[in-house]
Amino acid sequence: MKEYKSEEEFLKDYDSSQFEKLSMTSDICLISVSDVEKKEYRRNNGKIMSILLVKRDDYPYKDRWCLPGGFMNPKEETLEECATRILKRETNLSNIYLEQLYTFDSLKRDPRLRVVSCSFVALIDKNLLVDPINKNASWFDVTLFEEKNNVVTLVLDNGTETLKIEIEKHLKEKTTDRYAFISKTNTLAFDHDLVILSGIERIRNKTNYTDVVFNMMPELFTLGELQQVYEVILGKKLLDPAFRRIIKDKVVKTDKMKTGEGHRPSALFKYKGNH
Amino acid sequence: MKEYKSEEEFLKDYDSSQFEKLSMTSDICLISVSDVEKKEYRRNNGKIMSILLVKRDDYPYKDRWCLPGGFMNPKEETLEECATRILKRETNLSNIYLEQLYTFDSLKRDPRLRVVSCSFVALIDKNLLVDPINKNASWFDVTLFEEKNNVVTLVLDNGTETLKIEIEKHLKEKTTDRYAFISKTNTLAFDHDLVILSGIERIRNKTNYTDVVFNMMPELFTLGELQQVYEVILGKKLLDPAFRRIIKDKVVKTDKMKTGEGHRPSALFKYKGNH
DNA sequence: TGAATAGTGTCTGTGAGACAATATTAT
DNA sequence: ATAATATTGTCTCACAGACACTATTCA
Repeated sequence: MKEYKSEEEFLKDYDSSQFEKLSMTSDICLISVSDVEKKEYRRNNGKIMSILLVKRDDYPYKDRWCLPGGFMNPKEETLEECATRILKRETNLSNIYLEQLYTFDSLKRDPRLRVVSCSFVALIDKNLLVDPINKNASWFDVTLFEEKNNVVTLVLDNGTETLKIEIEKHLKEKTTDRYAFISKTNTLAFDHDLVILSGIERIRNKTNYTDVVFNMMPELFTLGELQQVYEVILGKKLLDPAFRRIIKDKVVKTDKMKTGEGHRPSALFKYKGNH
Repeated sequence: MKEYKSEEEFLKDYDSSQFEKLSMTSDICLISVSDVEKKEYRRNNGKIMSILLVKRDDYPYKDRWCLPGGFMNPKEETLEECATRILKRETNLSNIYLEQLYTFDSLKRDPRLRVVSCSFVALIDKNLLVDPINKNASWFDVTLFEEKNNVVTLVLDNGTETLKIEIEKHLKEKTTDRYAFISKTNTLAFDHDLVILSGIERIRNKTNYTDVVFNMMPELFTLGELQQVYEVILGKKLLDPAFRRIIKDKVVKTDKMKTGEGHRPSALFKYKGNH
């Protein structure tokens, strides 16, 4: 083997084709919260979690729903930049909360060839989406059922179509809370059902010890609305006084009120990111 | 553009070279805990965190220390399998606790070409390492100082050599606890200093709500030893009664004792992974 | 006996959970 | 008045933090 005197000399001579190569994609689980349609005026039906899916118009998995994503260009962009580019394409928005989630890389996840997917979770306030989004894209409301024998069921509904996903969770080791996910259904393209479940669980966990939830809130909101978003993400009801104790220091009351809802108006608050 | 009738037909015709490709590595932050040498018999000097580093014998970064790692073979193995293979090579052990950490992919992290690194954290009980490990590898004791102006200092010492690493932490967004790490020193090869800090922080966080720590414990241990390991990972002293309350349900007392330490013997416990 | 660690008892303050009460608007 | 949500008060119980005390071995 040839001996090199310096790093520059080595780099000049380096044969970049000596290793097997592969392609990578960035795939994004974009989460938001939608209002449940009101059946009667004055009654608030709460909120529901939503995620953005895109219908594939090409093989593989033609005509299947999947997460927005795309191939990363190794010469020019990082995985996060790639994800940002895709989010811009799908939502026409920049400055979206974006966090790396997990790298999925099973050998046959893409039937064409080895493709490693770096997944991200993104959060958005849906009210910012004024323009119609990409015509292949659609928001699906998400309902999550935790069941007995280690099976989680996700029901996705975009008003026209209902998708059901079942995922088995196996504890990987007895010392942690890590699970191996196995998709029982084969509803979405690739392994994107696993990405969605990981994404939801990540945000759910972070909701307990960070302020991520505010990335799904508009500038001004009532504490009732904020509480509903927490409840949707955490998947459980919260008691009013306890909730207000917790977020007391995270928000600032403004002098504006939300009125005309058929009952007592509520004060509008904004997020206090500084202290 | 050609139209395909079926997925099989498409796959047959698929040109896998149409996308730019890249290489990936798995890099592992292997963490353990070592006994601090006793200055005097009867006195227990506690424990210290240790990580395994390997001296590079080739360009780039020739003669620099780095984490054990290596190129993943896209045809045959997943990133986790690659990490397992490397751990086996370096420690001669299988069945090591291994968890995916983060995918590092800045454009110039490897001066040769675009290499994306999927990093892992691994935990081990150092007592299991009977055979001499790989001659290029060495355990470094880790001391971590959290300083004022967002700078973390890591001091690594293997008895012969002392490495100092300074990393700036910038809060990425006001709603979370996520930080951008920027290395101030350039002590280790690649961006492995960032991987080490991420790894330590991951294990530190998980220690608060899981049992990961037991992956660094031998079969039998005293509660004093266990407490010292918790203290080393968490970077703070714990009060005895509080600690015992917390781990009470995680361990089982055996009828064996640890004696001959120059003071009162203590009961040996083992991890209770079932209940 | 004294040094060292092992192991336990108990008080106190904080904070989450639970329930109850009051307030304010629109029908 | 009544329906609906907004907002606040307060009690209790669990539990972490803190400190003190007892126990046991070996130099």
